[in-house]
Amino acid sequence: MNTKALTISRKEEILEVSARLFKEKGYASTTMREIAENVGIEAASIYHHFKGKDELLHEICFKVARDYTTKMVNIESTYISPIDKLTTLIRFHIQIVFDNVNGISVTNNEWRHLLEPGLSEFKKARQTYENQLGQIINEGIKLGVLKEVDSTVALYTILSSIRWVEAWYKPEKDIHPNIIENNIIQILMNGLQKAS
Amino acid sequence: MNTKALTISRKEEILEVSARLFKEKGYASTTMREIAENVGIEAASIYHHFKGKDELLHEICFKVARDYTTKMVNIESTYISPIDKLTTLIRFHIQIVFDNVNGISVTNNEWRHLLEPGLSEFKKARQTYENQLGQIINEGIKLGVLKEVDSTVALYTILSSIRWVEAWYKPEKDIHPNIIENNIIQILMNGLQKAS
DNA sequence: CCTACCGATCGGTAGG
DNA sequence: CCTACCGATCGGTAGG
Repeated sequence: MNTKALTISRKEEILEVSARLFKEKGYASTTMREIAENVGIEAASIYHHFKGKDELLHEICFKVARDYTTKMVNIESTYISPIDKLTTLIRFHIQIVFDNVNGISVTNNEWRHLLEPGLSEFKKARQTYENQLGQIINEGIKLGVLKEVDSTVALYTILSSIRWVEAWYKPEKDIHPNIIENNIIQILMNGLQKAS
Repeated sequence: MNTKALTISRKEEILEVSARLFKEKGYASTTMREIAENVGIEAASIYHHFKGKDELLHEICFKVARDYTTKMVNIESTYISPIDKLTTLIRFHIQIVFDNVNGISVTNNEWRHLLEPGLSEFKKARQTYENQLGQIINEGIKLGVLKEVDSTVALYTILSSIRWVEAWYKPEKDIHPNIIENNIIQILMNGLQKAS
């Protein structure tokens, strides 16, 4: 019987524990011994699955980066309006936070500990993503469907609002993800859209 | 001749260097030897001015916390409308970022490395600040001057947008602080205010 | 503010 | 996946 689909591999388990601990204590303050202890193995055993501590961070951050890039490529290839593109991206961006709170948190807060050449690659991917989002905003302004705001400020106001949901969202707080999503969309899009 | 007002004390110099390095590399990854080297003294000499590394972080974070608390107390004691309170606080919040980029960045990103009892004190102060800002938003909704959004989501959308200006603002980018301030105000307040 | 130094901890390796 | 271990580094101290 194939149990691969049902059980989580040790490698994935190490990654999940790492993401949780990196989020709680930060990358630099988390030790290989702590990760091992939380998995239930010895520190040396982690090195059978990963080259080193830096590879753990790399895997976490680049999984998130790939998710964003994939979604952006998909959106870019459609012919929907800038408003719909923006709304879709914001919704996706928020959903990804709920799907992978630890991974997003680590990516937001610990990416600078990535080693080269990963660090440069990560920064480049993020820059590309931000440029593309900026383009959508500029298009919206040019078409007259968005207010004539500074597109850089608009870009980072959107990104900050959604990137940092991770920092305050607590499942026990009893705000449903849908409510968060709808309200952020409402506030940002009302703030940006031109009254018609 | 009194040169105190003109020269920066060694103690302040150590704090400024610490804030810069904590921002660049993170608290845990910054060593006392690095701080000392950037000041131009030996590591052991820092201990003449500060009890330890943790005190450096404490001083940085609590200076920022005091700034916020002071401003909130001042605003609370006025009788201006919720809209004006919000606008004033947002403007202040953004200005403080430009005044003290390193300190704000360290406070945003490294506060969790504070030691007890400082950690609890810091979290309590932040919670109080957020509650008061939330109250202003609730008041605005009740008075019918703000849209009926979820006040928690509105609170953190505002806070994220302004807290993280620090993360993307670069003086060389040539966007004037005033433009950033006006645009964020425009986006957030247009998104939140009820059309009259 | 410096020289000299220490105890603890950490990432990682050898070898099985 | 474990036992045994190492070299390096770090925060901090003693004493001047």
